[in-house]
Amino acid sequence: MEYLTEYDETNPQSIELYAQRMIGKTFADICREDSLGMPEIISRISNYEILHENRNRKGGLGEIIEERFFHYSCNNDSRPDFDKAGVELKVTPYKINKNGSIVAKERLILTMIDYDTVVNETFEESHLWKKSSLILLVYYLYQKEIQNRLDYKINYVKLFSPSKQDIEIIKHDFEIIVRKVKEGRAHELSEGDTLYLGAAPKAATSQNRRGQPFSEIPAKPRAFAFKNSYMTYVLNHYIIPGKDTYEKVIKEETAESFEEYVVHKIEMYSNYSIRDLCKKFLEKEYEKRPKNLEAILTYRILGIKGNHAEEFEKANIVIKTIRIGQNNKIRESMSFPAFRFKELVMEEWENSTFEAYLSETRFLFVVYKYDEHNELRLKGCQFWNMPYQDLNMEVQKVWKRTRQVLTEGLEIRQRNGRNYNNFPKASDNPVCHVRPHASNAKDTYELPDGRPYPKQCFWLNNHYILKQLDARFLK
DNA sequence: GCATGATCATGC
DNA sequence: GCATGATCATGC
Repeated sequence: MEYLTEYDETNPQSIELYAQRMIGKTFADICREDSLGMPEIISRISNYEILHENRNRKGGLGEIIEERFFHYSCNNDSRPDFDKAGVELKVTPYKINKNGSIVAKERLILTMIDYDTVVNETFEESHLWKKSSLILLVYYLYQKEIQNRLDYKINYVKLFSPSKQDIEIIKHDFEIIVRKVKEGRAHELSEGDTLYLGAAPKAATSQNRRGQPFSEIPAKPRAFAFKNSYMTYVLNHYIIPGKDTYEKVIKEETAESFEEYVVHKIEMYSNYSIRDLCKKFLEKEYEKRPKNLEAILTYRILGIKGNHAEEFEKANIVIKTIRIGQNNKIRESMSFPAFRFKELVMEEWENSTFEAYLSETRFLFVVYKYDEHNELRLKGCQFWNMPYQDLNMEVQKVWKRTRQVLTEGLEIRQRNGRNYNNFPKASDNPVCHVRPHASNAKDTYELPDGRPYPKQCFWLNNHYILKQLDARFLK
């Protein structure tokens, strides 16, 4: 149904200009203004309010903007929302953390992945790219304490296109996802496989599955999405005015992919000792070396002066240093942020903090090895994310066991001033375990039953990490 | 010798 | 003051 419009539907800038009238308004304001002078519509507001109390109706806020502000009915096909201008409308939340940082609340879902047809598409001709090359971003502030979604306020409205460098990476991401489907491994897709464009899980229930063309194994429905980390960067550095971007790793055009470039650059310094690297890349030699020295050196090798790189932030890449002993073993397991006992027991595995962390994070393992003089030497680096099976078989088991132990009441025995407990141990599972991660015995969180207990986190077993490393590091 | 528990050190 | 990365220490 067409109403009078005040924008040129063939012109992206005109659409943007018209849309920026939404800035500072709530969804309720927009509905109210739309109804002025049209009393017969007022009753529809309350209909909307009832409708949108149903939290399962995702996309409801976007529909309000389409129908009550732009006055077109939503299409449900693969064309962009403003077809004649090639503009896709995305109404999406952001939030402000307790420490004041501003983050995208969600990944930006672009379009469902049709496993059967995507294998015949090129990136440039793909449905995905039609829906993501030019986006009108409407950002509203999500606030937990606001009960009615219509009271959320729209604060930013801006046309967005990925930059030329971003498109290179997004295209490569697309090809990685398509390759996995072609290999009959759609069921093993994970957001951590890629950098900016992810294959995000999308199903009403976790049991939902669909077919894939090159395997009998049913796969989770997934959608192409710009990762949360990518949208957080876009929000902070392109949408909200006044903030500088971080330094880029790739400063000029290269034939290599981003990951190839990083690996090659770092491996130019293979066999350099930490001391050599400090001499080469840092002004001073460290007497007492900072704990994150290896991460700093990694940035310096990549030509980054600070401790942030644009691509790493966008792709949610976490640098982890791995030290291999002279005996070709890794002594220490890998730690992660401590969890709050009371929060963990309230979560389900499917939407748990740790599942999200492992499935959405891509790691850069920077590998060092102790030489015969016990001096650490750089061996190289490797990008990694946890394989789908390890995450959903092994880690899931440990996580569920941990929740069960907490729910049933942690068994604590004191011996020689040390705590012994029944959390899952490294010897219980090949992939991960639970262990303390605190400053000292007084650094505690409350257990669900109220007892204070030293902070704990999930650790990846050292043996498991070793198995994930490329064989070339163990020569 | 290794698994498990404990804590240090830095930087924001 | 706390999150995070790193490593130590003890006892099985």
